[in-house]
Amino acid sequence: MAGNKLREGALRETTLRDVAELAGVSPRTVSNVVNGYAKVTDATRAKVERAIAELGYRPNVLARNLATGRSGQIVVVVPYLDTPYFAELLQAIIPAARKLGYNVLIDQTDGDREHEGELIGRGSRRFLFDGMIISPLGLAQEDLSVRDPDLPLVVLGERRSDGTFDHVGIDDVAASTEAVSHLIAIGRRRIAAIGDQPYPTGEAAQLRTKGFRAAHEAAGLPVDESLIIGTARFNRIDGATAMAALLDRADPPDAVFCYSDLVASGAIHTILGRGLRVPEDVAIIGYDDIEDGRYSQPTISTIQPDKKGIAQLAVDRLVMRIGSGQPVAGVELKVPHKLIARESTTGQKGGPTAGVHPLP
Amino acid sequence: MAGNKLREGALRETTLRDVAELAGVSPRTVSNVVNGYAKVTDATRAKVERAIAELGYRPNVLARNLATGRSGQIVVVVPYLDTPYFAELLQAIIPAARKLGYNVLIDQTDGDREHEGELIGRGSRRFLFDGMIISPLGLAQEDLSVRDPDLPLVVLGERRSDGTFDHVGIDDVAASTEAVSHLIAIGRRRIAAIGDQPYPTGEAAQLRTKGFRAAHEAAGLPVDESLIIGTARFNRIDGATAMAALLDRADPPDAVFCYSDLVASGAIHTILGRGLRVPEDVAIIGYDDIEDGRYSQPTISTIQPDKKGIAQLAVDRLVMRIGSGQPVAGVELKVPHKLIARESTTGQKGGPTAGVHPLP
DNA sequence: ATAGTCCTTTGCAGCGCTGCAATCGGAACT
DNA sequence: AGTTCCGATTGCAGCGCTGCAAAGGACTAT
Repeated sequence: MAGNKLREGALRETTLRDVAELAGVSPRTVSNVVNGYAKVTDATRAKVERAIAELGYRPNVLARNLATGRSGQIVVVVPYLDTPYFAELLQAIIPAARKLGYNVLIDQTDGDREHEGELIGRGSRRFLFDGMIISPLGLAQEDLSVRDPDLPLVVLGERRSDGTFDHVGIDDVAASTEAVSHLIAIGRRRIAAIGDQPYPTGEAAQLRTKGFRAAHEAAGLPVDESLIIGTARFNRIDGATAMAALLDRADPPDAVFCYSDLVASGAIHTILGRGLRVPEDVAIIGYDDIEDGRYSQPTISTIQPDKKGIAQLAVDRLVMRIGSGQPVAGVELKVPHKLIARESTTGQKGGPTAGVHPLP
Repeated sequence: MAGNKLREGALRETTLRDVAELAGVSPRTVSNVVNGYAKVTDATRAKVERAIAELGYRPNVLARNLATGRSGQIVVVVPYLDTPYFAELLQAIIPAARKLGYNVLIDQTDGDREHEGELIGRGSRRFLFDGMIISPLGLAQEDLSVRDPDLPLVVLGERRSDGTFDHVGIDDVAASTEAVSHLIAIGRRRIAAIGDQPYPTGEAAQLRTKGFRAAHEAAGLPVDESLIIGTARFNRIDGATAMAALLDRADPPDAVFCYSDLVASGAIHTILGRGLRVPEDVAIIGYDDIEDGRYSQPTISTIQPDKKGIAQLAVDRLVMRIGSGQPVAGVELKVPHKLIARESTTGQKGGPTAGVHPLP
């Protein structure tokens, strides 16, 4: 008389043993059938399957987990769920994982370093997932190295692999350079950047700033350091606030490279709110290609990372890591990106996104 | 020699038994300490805790799950993760669940009836969660009744409880009525509605249509049936397309009640794209109060459901259901909502959302 | 007819924990 | 000193499944 207490009166859940009894075989054989293991005669299989159907048997995943020491779950850790970029990424990750037989747990950390650190550390929740895909915000590069070494890990975004985990992302410097070069190509000369984060956890931002400088250099333009505006996050509100500060200057910029589409959206909000025009007065380019950007007014030029590619690659690598009992050398994986020019820089309706517009 | 195979050479994970041995107590006592159970002497507790720290013990959740028959997880099922409304809702549900000791699994179904049906059915994944919060889209009212009766269930959105699960939502008819009454109050008389779904799974939409009619009736206005436009989903693209059709008419509307903020966003996109003004030519009101609406140009008037309230209530009820071994009678729970008038109806900057604008 | 081979099926033990009920030991009481 | 009582601690058995290795059975080769 032990183990879990069943709801009073409720029927006991059917077990492997019950099926075995009805089918007249051993429990182990039922297990073999259920898992498609080994060689099982067609006749035996049929018998067992009939019994399974008759009893409405479903394997107890909890018991299987304990016996195998695997949970069949992976966890995806993002800073914010309601940030469209992460939502869109998750949207892609879930089916990719499901296809490989994994369930997806989701965690949001609010970019909190401690919370993120706990997750990659050796906490008790570790048993709940076989591997982790994390998009760190609060964790600096070095924090990533202090972690449960047995945790198969794939990192998204702008960290570098320290050789013990894989890193999947786009080439941020190249992408940022393209974005700013595009602004230069349309004739802008006083270009601002919104989103810099010149501190250890701001590596993502710093790579974009690097691209910002590279594009200037390539065009032989000087960088006005005072036009590089830092923000704590990549939100609309940050973009709106920073843009206001820029417009308050005696010499406002004629173009802005925003480190996310949300920042761009906030910036545009401020510009239009002051009666100025985008892109005539200030051209704007964002980053991430979230859906909003295709519908905002004006539509937002942006850098489009291959999100499905990121999701697929991240899941594939992670599952590979989980499968191989051994430690696997960490790799840097680059996924393609594209510059999408929309109204906020070209001023033209249509263009590359024409197909998106349902206008008759 | 059985059970799970450990990574070659890797140390075996510490178990309760190891701790017990080092502390010189029985495993059961260690368990008691870990779980804060029963009475344990301070001395014993201290001894055990020291041993736990020394060995770096962490309880094996998988084993606990099997022994207790509970997974400590709840699953939240939404149609689309990248729909801001659901993302924002999840953002609120996760911490609420975490606070009560539950992990959150997330599933998206693309509104697919079969997929949703599988989830509430008695599949094998059932063991992975103790309860479910679902926002059904593909499932009609009657489908909800065909389900694993042992699954504690809370339904969000616009279904009615059949008495075996709880339902949490706002009063959609009242909210819709308010929205349309607001349009009438600002002087509009030819009001369209975008988003109707006159078929079994479209209950959400139908309630809004009901409110649309109610507001007209209350104001003594006739309803022009041809101004009620159906859409398959509540997306930007649906809003944009429907709006285009409305504007193509000889007698276009002077206001539109959109069944979601995304629909509103799409509609506005179309209107502005044609050189018309919002709200001067067409006033727009949406539904859901997603963040985008506070930053779009113009900002979007909307119905604001108390999302945190929904999340909290849903989790509380679910956990209560899980806790009580008995079946609990299902309840209808209404959460407050608010009409938020923004520029897309008032034409005025600021207003109720002024605080959101960081303009100096 | 006997030994050898190969493939299917089985038994055992245990994954690490918890529910239950019994036990133990000291304090309080007679 | 003996008994009762009560709280702290323990032992047992088992949750339902799988890894491993051995047993069993049919068939072929000698």
